[in-house]
Amino acid sequence: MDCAVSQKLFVSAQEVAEKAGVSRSAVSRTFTSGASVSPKTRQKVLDAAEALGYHVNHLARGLMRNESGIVCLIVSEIGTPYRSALLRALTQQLQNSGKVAMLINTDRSDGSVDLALRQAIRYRADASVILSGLPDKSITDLCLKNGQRLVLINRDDDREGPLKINLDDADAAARIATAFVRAGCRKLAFANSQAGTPSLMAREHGFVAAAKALGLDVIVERFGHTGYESGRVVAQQLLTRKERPDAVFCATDLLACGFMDAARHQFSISVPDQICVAGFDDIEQASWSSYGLTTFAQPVDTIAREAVSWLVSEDAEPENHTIRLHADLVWRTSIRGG
Amino acid sequence: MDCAVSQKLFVSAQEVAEKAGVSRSAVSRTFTSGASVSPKTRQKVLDAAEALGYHVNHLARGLMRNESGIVCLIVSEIGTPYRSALLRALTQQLQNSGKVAMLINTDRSDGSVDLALRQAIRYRADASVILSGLPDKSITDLCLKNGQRLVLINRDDDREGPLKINLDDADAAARIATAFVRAGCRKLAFANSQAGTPSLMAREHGFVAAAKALGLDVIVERFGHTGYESGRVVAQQLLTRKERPDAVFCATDLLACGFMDAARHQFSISVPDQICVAGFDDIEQASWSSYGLTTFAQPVDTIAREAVSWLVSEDAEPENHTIRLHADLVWRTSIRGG
DNA sequence: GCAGCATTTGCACACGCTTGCAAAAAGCGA
DNA sequence: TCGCTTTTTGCAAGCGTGTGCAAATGCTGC
Repeated sequence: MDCAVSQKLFVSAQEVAEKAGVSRSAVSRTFTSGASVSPKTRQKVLDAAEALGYHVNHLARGLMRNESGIVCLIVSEIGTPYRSALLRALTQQLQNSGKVAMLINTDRSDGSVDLALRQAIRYRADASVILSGLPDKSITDLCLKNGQRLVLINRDDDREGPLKINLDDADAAARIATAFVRAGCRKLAFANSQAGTPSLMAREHGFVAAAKALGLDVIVERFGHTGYESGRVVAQQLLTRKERPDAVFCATDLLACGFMDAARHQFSISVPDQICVAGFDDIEQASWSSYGLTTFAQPVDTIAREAVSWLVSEDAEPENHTIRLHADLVWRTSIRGG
Repeated sequence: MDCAVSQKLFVSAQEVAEKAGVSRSAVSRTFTSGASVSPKTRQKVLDAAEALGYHVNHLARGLMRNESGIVCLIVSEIGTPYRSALLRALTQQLQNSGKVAMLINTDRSDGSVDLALRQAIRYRADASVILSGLPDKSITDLCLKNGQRLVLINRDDDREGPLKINLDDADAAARIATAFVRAGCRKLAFANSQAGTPSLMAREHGFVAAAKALGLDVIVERFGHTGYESGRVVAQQLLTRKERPDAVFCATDLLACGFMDAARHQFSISVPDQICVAGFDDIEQASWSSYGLTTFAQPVDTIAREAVSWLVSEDAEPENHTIRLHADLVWRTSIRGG
């Protein structure tokens, strides 16, 4: 009962073995799936382990097996609705697969990211999932060089090895373009951030191309990060033009929320009567009745499932290294008709 | 260059030692702060390590030192704005302190939580931070029993040992009560979830008590989880009463957003003209101009700083084991006057 | 009871690292 | 140069585990 005195915190397999009256190998084998152990000794070991509160030391196990069971999640802007939703799904799936998630925050652009990643390598993480928008090649290089499996989500990369999970951004952009036209819109605009990540650019280029195919031009405006505030600024830029657009496709829902708020409260422009708005991600706020934002749903659960199932699969090299998922259009009230 | 063939992925201290022409102890000491190594050999080791791409194996180090450097973050509802903001701050601080974060998702109420936690114990995490609302005693017990330091955020617990970080919930509730009264409100209500976590209940009881001191009654309504949808439901319950309240304090911002949306769009009640609303947490959405929610700011950065600085401190037992932080009132437009 | 076989068990080594200890080297005053 | 002290270095033991190998055990059919 006197915890302050006891120095030895954890019980080792040795002690369990002694209590159970077997060899240490027996207890090791009991906790190793697929090892040869008779049901009788197995039970003796389990009882002793339970009584002593034994937990296999995964540091030691990882050392022996050369496989730590750690998966490293590299993510920026954790506080953002889309990112945190994806994070939630990923940790969920990893836990279901018996893996454990190590979280690396890449918000700071100074050396601390590199430092954190090195930290993860030191723990011999088996794999990394990158859901950071940062196009920092050195990060992915470091992961690959250290023998980790790598999953890139919504990120372009021409290297061999990593699994890439992307959406049909360009196709989605084309679908929303026709939706705008069908709603009677003629003066299209695209609101983007300056982040310039591949998926954002794919949406932009897809939208411009689809509009051109429909015989329409697109006003493109970019500003700052992909956040609410940037949406407001872009609204400022778009809504003060002599020829005001009547439909805006925003690269993310956060941009769209900022845009809608500015349009309504600052410029007293009605959505969707005077201007139609669409977003991308389907964050929770898009469904809030202040917005009712028509948007494309990121299939976060599917993304997480695909990522994890590849990470835990036996063969590291499936034939197809890139998965393209479909983004469903969620129709709400920010576009006329429908 | 042929990576597919090479089996040996990581270089060991042994190899670095050979390349540098020193003993293995020398390279170990080079990477151990406070060890005795001459600048000359130190440099030789660093050069060799750089050339070979050596990274200290923290699994092995943790095994020796009986200290893994891993801090386990136990969190439910990761996708929620407040939680993800706190998570962001915590990972940031941990990285700054050279620790590494292991993320445990406790959303599923089945055995998977317990499983994941055991997983963390197997990695010999030095500490756990619990930012889960769930009052699951068995989790905290397991952490403490395995010699981890424990930080409980916005959670009540009468045990000795863990560091508890709380806000002045009751005091904040009293402040908002007087603000309501000063705005001319007389029929107060409190919107809560059924989660019944200590901090939520402290806000409720503090509000009711403060109102009573001001000679006013409070209608209390509780429903579901602390989310947007619950806010809408509570609005349904409060705004269909014969005697409609003219001020509502919501236990969280998410509840408040749901409440405001229902009030405005479903009941066509104007905020703040016909009803004043306040929230708690100061999530990003509270500042969006569709809401302009007057609310109390959770000092997430301070919380994270306090938590981490205690975790990394030398002496495990400071005199005062509970920190009570102040929640600043952020005044916006959901209450008249100001 | 015994040969023949499949299964279980224990021994011992390895994994990559830290660290106490003693030997070696370096610095220093006379 | 020599004795002394201080710093640096190498040796070797150990951290808690997995696993190949050989010995031991159990089982089957005669």
